[in-house]
Amino acid sequence: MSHSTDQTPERPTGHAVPTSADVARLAGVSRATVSYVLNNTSAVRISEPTRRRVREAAEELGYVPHAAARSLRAGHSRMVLLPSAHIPVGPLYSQFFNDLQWELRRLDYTVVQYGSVGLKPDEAARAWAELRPVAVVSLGEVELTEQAVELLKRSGARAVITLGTQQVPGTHSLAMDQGRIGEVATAHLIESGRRRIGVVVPEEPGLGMFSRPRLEGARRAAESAGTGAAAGATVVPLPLRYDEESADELAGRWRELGLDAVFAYNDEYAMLLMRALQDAGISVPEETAVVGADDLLLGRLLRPRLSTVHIDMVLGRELAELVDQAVRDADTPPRSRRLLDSRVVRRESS
Amino acid sequence: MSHSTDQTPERPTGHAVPTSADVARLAGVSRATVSYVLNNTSAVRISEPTRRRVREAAEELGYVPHAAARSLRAGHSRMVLLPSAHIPVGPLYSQFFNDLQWELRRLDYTVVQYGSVGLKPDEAARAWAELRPVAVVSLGEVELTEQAVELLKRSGARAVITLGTQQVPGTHSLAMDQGRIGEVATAHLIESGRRRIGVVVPEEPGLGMFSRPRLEGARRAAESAGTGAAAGATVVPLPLRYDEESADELAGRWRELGLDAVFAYNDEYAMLLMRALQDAGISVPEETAVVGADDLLLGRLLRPRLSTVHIDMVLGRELAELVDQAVRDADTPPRSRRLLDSRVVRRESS
DNA sequence: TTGAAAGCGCTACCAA
DNA sequence: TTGGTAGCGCTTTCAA
Repeated sequence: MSHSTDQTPERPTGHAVPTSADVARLAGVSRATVSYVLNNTSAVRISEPTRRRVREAAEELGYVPHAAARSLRAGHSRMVLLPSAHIPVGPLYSQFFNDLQWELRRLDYTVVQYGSVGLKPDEAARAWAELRPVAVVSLGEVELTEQAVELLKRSGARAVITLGTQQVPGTHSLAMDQGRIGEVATAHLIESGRRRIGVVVPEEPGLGMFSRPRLEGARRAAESAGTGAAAGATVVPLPLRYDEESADELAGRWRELGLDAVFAYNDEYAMLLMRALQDAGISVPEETAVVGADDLLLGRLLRPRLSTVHIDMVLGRELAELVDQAVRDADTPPRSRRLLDSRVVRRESS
Repeated sequence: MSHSTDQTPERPTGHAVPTSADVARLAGVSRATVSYVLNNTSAVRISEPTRRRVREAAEELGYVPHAAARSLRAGHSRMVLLPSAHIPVGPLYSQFFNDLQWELRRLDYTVVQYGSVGLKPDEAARAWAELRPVAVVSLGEVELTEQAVELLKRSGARAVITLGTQQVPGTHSLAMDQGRIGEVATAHLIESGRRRIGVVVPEEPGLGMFSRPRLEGARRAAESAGTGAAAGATVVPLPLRYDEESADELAGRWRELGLDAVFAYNDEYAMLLMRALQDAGISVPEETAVVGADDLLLGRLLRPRLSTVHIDMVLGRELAELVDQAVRDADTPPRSRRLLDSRVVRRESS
């Protein structure tokens, strides 16, 4: 059954997946030669006719090398694993993600996203480790514990890179510095003379890794303002779900809160809240200033036009090179780099 | 170097990745026994003390099985590959994607997204084939040619499933029926008495797989209306970039176009265009009705509130089961199923 | 210039 | 109940 029956030596439509041995047989050479030819091994010279025969045989059989077998033999792979959890994120992030994958592929890595939603950190790490990736790059969607990192390294990962704020030992931790976003937004509001500043904290699960640092950043801005001429700024966290009901409820008790400004986490929450405020008779920006983040096109369509924080994402290329470097020299000291910069785009809502 | 030096027989922090042989050695059993225990092989009975020793040894070493070795030995993997190209898509899609991954994992598949942006169809197929996935599920981000499918099948993929409109031979093609979206939107506009209907076609690359069928659907609706009492509806494609300039330009020549309604591809394009129309002095819905799609929350915040097409995405679960079935029985006839249904949500802009 | 063969980590068959 | 071992597909050293 598993031996060829000699009835039909070549069954192009047969169900067996062609191996390099099949190619060798068809080309009338050894498996070694096939390997040399197909990998352009420079250490060895193969005659041109042989090369052609091998290539034609491979082509004819539709031969595709078996990545698992190859990396098993090699003792390592060039797979970079990106845990993904599909949190709702903007086009910015999406673009960055794309770039990163593209650049990593240029550097000859196989990039694979591993959907890890709903997995506990060590379950996830174990699942990743089974694939023996040479590097894991977590953009922060998934929590990475110290044990998880340890496990990955023990399974041969030469670099574990985090972009979240979490500073995990053994990780190359690149600060994406979400906090900076809250900081510039709040500083801007304070400069404009606002003092009681609400900060929207989405209640949606999975957004905590973004919202927490943004809130912290806002607090930092308020504190540092306290030492200057513009003293006494306070920050009030405002839990909010992404639906009209929640926004209306919040707007309904707005006057009790006594806020004169709000940083709304991002443009979408900002748009939602701004509408609710306006419907509740609170004028923007006179009574309350509103600032979002992400600089979405849609924010410009509102009246008043939404002020926002524009985020300059790092080039995927930079990160890709950093990954490559970390892989090549696993013991390089974790160089922390700032991966995004933020600036306020003041429009009409603040 | 590669042999153990007998100096430190057990280096827990050593750089070598522990194998099942290491576990066996530490537990004082054979590799076979390790395999039996760790896989709960039911065909074989192992004494409880042995089991415990093995498990403890594995735990102590931080042993994680090597997926490549396993699937090489098994002759097949349970990897489902989802080509991803990160086109900007809504929360709906995102949710669906998440569900699908979750459900597939419940069925014991390893789900992996392979970022294939910028790859030509056969390059992509080759790259996927190297991983020897048992199934490939393309949600339509990447074009799948007949040769690509052929190659995948020859490399052992037991199911290739497409959700796009492309009907590729050898594929289990599930109609996501984007056309239906354009159809219901246009039918709604015609019923409301509109006759000259613009259909926005985004100029952004990569959206063609969505926009083309939507336009076709709109045309179908117009044609079928032509036979009834409400005859003479026409459809006019409107290329549009997702930026204010392009929208203003289009709005500027709106009156020349003589349109009394527009289906704007989705809610984001609809919001962009509606704002431009209003700024150009064209009243919505009186002079021109506007309908989007996706039923985004933000559309409800506009004035007038945006009419839209609500899309009921199929459960990821259904698709996951279909994948599983296709894998179990690769020769099952390609059952085409409707994977989404659409209905108009009429608000104020139409 | 080409071939034979070892061995990567794992599982499953067969023997003890 | 446990161990020995073949072999999955591939690359690479060593010989011829």
